[in-house]
Amino acid sequence: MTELEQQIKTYFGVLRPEELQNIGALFKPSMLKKGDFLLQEGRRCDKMSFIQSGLLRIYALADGKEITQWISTPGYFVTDLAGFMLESPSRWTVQALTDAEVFTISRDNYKTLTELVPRWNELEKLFLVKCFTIMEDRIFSHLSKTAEERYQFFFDHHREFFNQVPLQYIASMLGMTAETFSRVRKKQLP
Amino acid sequence: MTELEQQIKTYFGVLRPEELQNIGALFKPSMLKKGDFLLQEGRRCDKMSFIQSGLLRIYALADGKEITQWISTPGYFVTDLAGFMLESPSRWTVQALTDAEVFTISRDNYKTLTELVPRWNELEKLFLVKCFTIMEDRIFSHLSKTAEERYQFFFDHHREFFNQVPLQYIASMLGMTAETFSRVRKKQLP
DNA sequence: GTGATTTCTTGATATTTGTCAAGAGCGGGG
DNA sequence: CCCCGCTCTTGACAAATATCAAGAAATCAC
Repeated sequence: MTELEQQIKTYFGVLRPEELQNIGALFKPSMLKKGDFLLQEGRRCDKMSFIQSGLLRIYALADGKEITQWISTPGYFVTDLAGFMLESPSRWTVQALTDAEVFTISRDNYKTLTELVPRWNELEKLFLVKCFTIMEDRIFSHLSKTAEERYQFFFDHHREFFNQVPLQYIASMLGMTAETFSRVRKKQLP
Repeated sequence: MTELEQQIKTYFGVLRPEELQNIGALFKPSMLKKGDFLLQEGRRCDKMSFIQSGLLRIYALADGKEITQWISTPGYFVTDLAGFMLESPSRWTVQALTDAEVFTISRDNYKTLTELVPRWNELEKLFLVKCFTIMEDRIFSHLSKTAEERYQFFFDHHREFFNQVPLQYIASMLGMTAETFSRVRKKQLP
């Protein structure tokens, strides 16, 4: 079992060995150098990538500023879901924050998953529902929490980010400036 | 073709008449009085409802305050997606803001849709991707826009809400207080 | 190592938004 | 028709957050 297969297994739960192998074969490995772009806002988005190692930042421009929407870490998929699934232009730019190793599946190959893995539709559905739910929670946190509370919550649940990612990007994805982030952080440290 | 069938057709695009009829038969009509609850936070969520008429508010408590997550209008579905799809407790309370008429499908009936409508999986997927995308946009608006800009955007795209819905709920779902909403609104009116 | 970049922190200040309190408007029930 | 409850607005003020500018700290290339 390759590493990718292991990861996919972790991700989608129980899969038979031959299913895993079939899925794994549809992904192509590639290396990204720090700063490389995996996706660019406005361009086509024909692929989805599984992150084996490295960190990728998802962002878009608003009023000339880069707004970080999320930072993707190993073990997760990254794409513009709407672009990939609906063949619309990508709304996000995805750039490597570090050197990274990804496994990429094309839209065409993705479409064959249903044939290879009978319960793919079910797995995909659970995946989408999970994605949606995470977004619901994030919105709710913006409706009900202060910057400080959002910081605290994120810190409690994603402490691993803090050593690896430039803090300014975390600030942006939590909806505050780097300065506010720094002050909130200082208050919370001791 | 019943009204529900018409609506479902609008919603999911081209469907054959017999498919439509099959789908329609799975939904049960019911009437809600203003103030009635369709769903309650923490309880089971075994159903999804299509809104024929009326307005429903989706909210949850945070620090004792009701945070309005969304207001659902005729032509759309309402449920706690995670609760319905994953059989987890509902995270939202759904209450009728006006008398309302809904068509409700149970989880069990929902599961039979795949048999009745061959391309249901495809339609469901598009539905979920759309939901996800809307959420992405909403988050981005919180990361990149001021309260005033969020108001303006919402006003431009959902003017119909403003005559029908208590403004305090719109304020909450845009992530501001009723007072701020009122001031922003005044500034924008002339 | 050392200098050059980039990132992070800090301070001063401005702006935005929230809170509290009061009053105005409005609609429904008797 | 009038009162009551609910919603919306307004004002005064407080708190949170942003902005701008500068310096400190960390990181990177050589």
